[in-house]
Amino acid sequence: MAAGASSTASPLPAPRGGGAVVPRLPRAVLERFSLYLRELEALHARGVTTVSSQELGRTLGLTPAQVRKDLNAVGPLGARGVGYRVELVVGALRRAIGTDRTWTLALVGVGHLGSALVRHAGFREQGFYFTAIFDRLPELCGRSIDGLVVQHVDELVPTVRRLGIEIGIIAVPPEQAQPVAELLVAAGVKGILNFAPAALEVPPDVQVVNADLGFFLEQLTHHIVSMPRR
Amino acid sequence: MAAGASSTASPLPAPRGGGAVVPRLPRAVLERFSLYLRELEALHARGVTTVSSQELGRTLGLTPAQVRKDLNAVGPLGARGVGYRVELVVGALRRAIGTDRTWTLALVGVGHLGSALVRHAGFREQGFYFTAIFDRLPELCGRSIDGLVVQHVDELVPTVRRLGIEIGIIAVPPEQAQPVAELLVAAGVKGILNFAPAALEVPPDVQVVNADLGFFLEQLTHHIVSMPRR
DNA sequence: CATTGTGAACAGTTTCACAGCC
DNA sequence: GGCTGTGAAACTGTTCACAATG
Repeated sequence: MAAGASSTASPLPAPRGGGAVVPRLPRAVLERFSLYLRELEALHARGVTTVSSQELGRTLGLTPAQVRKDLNAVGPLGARGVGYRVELVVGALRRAIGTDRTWTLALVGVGHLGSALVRHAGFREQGFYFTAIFDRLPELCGRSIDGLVVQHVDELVPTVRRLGIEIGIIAVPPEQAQPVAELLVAAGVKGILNFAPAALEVPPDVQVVNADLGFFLEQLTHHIVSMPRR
Repeated sequence: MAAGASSTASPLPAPRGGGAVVPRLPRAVLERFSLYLRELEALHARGVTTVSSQELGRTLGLTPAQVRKDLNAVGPLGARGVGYRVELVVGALRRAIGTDRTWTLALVGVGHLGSALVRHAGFREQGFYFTAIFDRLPELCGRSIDGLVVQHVDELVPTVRRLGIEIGIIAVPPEQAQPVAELLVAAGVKGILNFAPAALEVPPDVQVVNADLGFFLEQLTHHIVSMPRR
């Protein structure tokens, strides 16, 4: 699925130059925007052109009122008595999220997780392109993964800067996460996706999203041990 | 780091039989609990025995008041004028999160991401043990990854049931996520960690946590394009 | 006397109900 | 008639200020 999967329907409006400043969304709304986008892209691929807040809410487990409030946050997109035009909403959501354009990625840390991320096809389909990959170990440098040659981290700053890469992905052991983050910041990235279980300190104009895998399992075990029913 | 890293200090209190019902925590609090736990474990490993809400808040980027309110949610753990005893709080957080015991995992989908997860050492250190792994492709079955033999999904239900596995991890393409979820439910798992970009429908007594990787990049791009500064 | 625990004020989020429009 | 957009109400989570206390 995701952006790449087309079938009966015509392709979605081509990504335009993306650059307009969009208003910051509340965290809770942003999380649901990803859900909406995913589902609407699937509907579009199936040739569906229109959907109501009720239908959309039912398949995603949300109330119709919430769907309407959420979508309304990026402007009045719906038609009363009719519903929402799928194509229109997909475009508006992409603009709000920032995926109405493509992005280039630098990976640091070519371990098990790092290599899996580079090979993960879903990223490309969503418009995210790995453009340079780095590791500290000399024996990994020169090897090629999915068409990209692993470079030594010593080359990170000049390479990332030269290629204008905007997003760095950290997949190194926790002790090395902070120094790597500082290299990425020095190289001028605008955002960092951090898979290491470590709290990064970066300047306020660099955005960080943490995706520590252990954290998801902890969420799950809490839900399990705190369940009322069973 | 995580639970396994010991150094100067004595090991933390051994996991006890875990089974008491704990009160459900608000999502936001639970997220911060993982942060606190990580940081407190690191402090313990460095031999620190006591910490104030101010120090803890500073290193994690939170206000002291928030730290106190959060920790107080599992009972009065601190000593006025002194601070919090690291060891005591680690124990209380683990009980609240559910990681005061070990858990067994079943992986479904031995692609790039799936194999990386199985080999990810951090899970074991946190008390999460892969116990069975499955794939649909016959050519993968019989191969062994990190000491575990890949079984065919047809054997999922009896195997997971026989081994009493409580958590299933889905790392298959999105179209197959729902059928796999249904197998895991039939096999009696209590929770599912879902890496596929698909909204799963499961009975209310089965917990689901979604960890779609594309979603994190979308969060990041929104933060970048909606930045006030720069 | 430094530091927690906590009620009360504040901010953010979700739900509700219905007016407005196609 | 069906469905969106939206103010107001209800709820949840965060910040503040200070009394309580080891």
